[in-house]
Amino acid sequence: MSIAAPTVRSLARELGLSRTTVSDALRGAPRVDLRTVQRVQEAARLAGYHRNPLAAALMSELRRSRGSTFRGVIAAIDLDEPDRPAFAARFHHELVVGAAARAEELGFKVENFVMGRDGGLSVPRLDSVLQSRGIHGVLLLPAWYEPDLSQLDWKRYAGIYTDYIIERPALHSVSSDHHRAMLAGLARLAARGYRRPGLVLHRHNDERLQHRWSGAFRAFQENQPGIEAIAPLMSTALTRDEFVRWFRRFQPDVVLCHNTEVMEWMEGCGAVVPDTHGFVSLNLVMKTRPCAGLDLQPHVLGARAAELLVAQLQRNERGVPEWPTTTMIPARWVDGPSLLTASRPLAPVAAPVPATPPARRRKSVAP
Amino acid sequence: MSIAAPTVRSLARELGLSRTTVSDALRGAPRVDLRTVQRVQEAARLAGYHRNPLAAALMSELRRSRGSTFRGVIAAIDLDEPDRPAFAARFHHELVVGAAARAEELGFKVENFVMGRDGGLSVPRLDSVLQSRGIHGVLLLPAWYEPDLSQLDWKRYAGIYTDYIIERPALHSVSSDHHRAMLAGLARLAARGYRRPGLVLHRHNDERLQHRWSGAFRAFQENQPGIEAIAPLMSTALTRDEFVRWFRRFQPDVVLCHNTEVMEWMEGCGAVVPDTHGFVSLNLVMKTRPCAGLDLQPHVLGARAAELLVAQLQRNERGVPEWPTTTMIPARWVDGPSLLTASRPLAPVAAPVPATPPARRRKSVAP
DNA sequence: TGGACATCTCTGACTGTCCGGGATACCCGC
DNA sequence: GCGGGTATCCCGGACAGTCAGAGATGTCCA
Repeated sequence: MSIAAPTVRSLARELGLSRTTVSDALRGAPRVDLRTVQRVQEAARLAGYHRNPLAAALMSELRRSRGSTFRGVIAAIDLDEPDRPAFAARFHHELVVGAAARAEELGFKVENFVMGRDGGLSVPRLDSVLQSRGIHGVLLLPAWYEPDLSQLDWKRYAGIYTDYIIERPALHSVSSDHHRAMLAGLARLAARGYRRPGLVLHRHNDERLQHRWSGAFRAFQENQPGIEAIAPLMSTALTRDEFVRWFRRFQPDVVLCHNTEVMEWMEGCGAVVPDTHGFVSLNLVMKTRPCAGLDLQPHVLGARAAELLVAQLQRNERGVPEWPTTTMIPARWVDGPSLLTASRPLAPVAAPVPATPPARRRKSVAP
Repeated sequence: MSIAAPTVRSLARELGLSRTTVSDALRGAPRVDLRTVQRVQEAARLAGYHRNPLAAALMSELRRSRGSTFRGVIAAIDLDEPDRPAFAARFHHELVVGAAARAEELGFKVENFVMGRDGGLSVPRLDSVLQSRGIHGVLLLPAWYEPDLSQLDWKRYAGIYTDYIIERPALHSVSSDHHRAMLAGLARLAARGYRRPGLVLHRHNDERLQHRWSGAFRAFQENQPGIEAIAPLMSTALTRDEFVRWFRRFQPDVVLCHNTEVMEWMEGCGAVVPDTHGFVSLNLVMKTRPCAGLDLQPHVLGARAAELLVAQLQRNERGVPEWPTTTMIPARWVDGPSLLTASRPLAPVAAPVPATPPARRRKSVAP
């Protein structure tokens, strides 16, 4: 056994060849004579040579990207969807900012593209633009309806979808961990004394997430002792009337919902947030007034997506993966004025909402 | 903008310094004069310099362990847990095989280590073994109870846990997508005409997975029209009696469970699998006789874990991540003789199980 | 003035890859 | 037989960031 591990150079000296020939021979490059290839590989085997994967990866990247590209560009692709909710723009923006920052750390740049009918690119147009720009990394931003990008010539691209897996095509994806976020949020509420959590969702939103919100909610209700189960309000187009009926009927002591306007509806029923009833936002980028809730961390989502994409590009992997995976990003709990603090726990069961008409909405006191 | 990305060498030329001084200054080494450090870092910022993480990782390895060079080894670490179920060994084996295969493609090798009391390594011992072997990649195999590895000196290692996130420490993890697998499986059953799916779980198992099995099951029950909801049987130690009581009471037409022995219990009640009742295994590595079910694809899980770990090593990222993420692997549906095929759909509601003692179990007909 | 010491910077060596080019052999037409 | 073209095989140079040790310069005190 030699003291030092064998290298291409030590093998080359032994065999009377140059390091390049040895390197090429070990990878079976056709430029090297077949007998030489065999001789080198046999010698490498005998010497117990193992290529240093880090050096191999570094040099490959270094040589390949010489001159041709600056360093690497990633395309962030947004779909122009007319009836997408307005708040999505903020989520997308933060996501792209996170992706761009992480990409830059890794030596890549992010550029934005918009697909769609009005002024956006068509699929064939996008294909040719990406090709002519020499872009191979594609970051697909969340779409409100399931998009179809199967017509893109995917064998040329590495792609990541920033939502749950889509099937057309089935790429790797990055998403918030809604299940875990819901469980963790409910556990916090339980620890603060809330006993009747109520969930209000748009049906389409829950379906998009494969019922992860409602599934986790029900699992918590079933498994957490001391919690009184309330049927979630699954709405197709949430109205004040619908909410008020549900709120009066089930009397939750804390409401979890995307729409922060709901707090005003609760107050319209006589509730005082946070004194008598709590509220938790399921996605704080949608909030219209200060409240507690879940920060789904779009910047972390974008950063992780960029990371995965860069890793694929560095491995020179293109096309649709054999087994598409979803990477889940934890949500961050944010405290706010819509919940009582831990030091002032509620009574075990919150005061019931009066069935009588609403008291006037509380205004902030003038100075 | 400059054509080529700046390097330590180009910065050094610009500043009239040597590459080493620049390199040291960028990392704030105390050997360099403080004013020089500031000058270099300012120039780097202006030039838009970013260290190549791959090169940094390579050189750090090379210089630190001069001679016996780093050759890319990943440690697969198993915990010696006496009361872990026996089937786990098969799951672990397939997982490690998948990880080893993918690691080899990427130029890395996987070696096995066992931690625990009897003959296994203690945490400090593992630490010193890994350190002396120059191993920086750690693949933690699933544990039955939540392990505590926070005593390992994580700033030296990149680690991936092959299960849902653990908190001690909170590393990135790779896991089966139980939620999605359950929904997809139930959808298949519904398409084949099953209307009363029943779920049987060990409580500990569902808790380990943060109620993802039962959460998805309930979500499906609530949202799929035409499905009759049956309460899952959550058991602490499943017995035949307990199962039979539940089976007689709720009369499911198909049972989803980890334990394939349940099929015999069903047959003991007079059911004929698959003619009158179906069965689906929730983890086919546990099956004791042929049946339909979910292949949780441990080899894909291992492969993806290896991929993520290698990516971290190539980026020279060590230590506990700021935001731990979970990567979910899809399960594969496998048909088998415990379900009727799609071409022979069941009647909308399966025949009820007779409350009278069982008919004799059907044997295969002799030729 | 010489030596000990402290502070700061530089040189050398290290990994595997890929492109351009050099060396050699061979073929073909004139 | 010879010039020119082509095919085959191999080599040299350049590249990334790091670290130990060596070199250069300055300071202090006997």
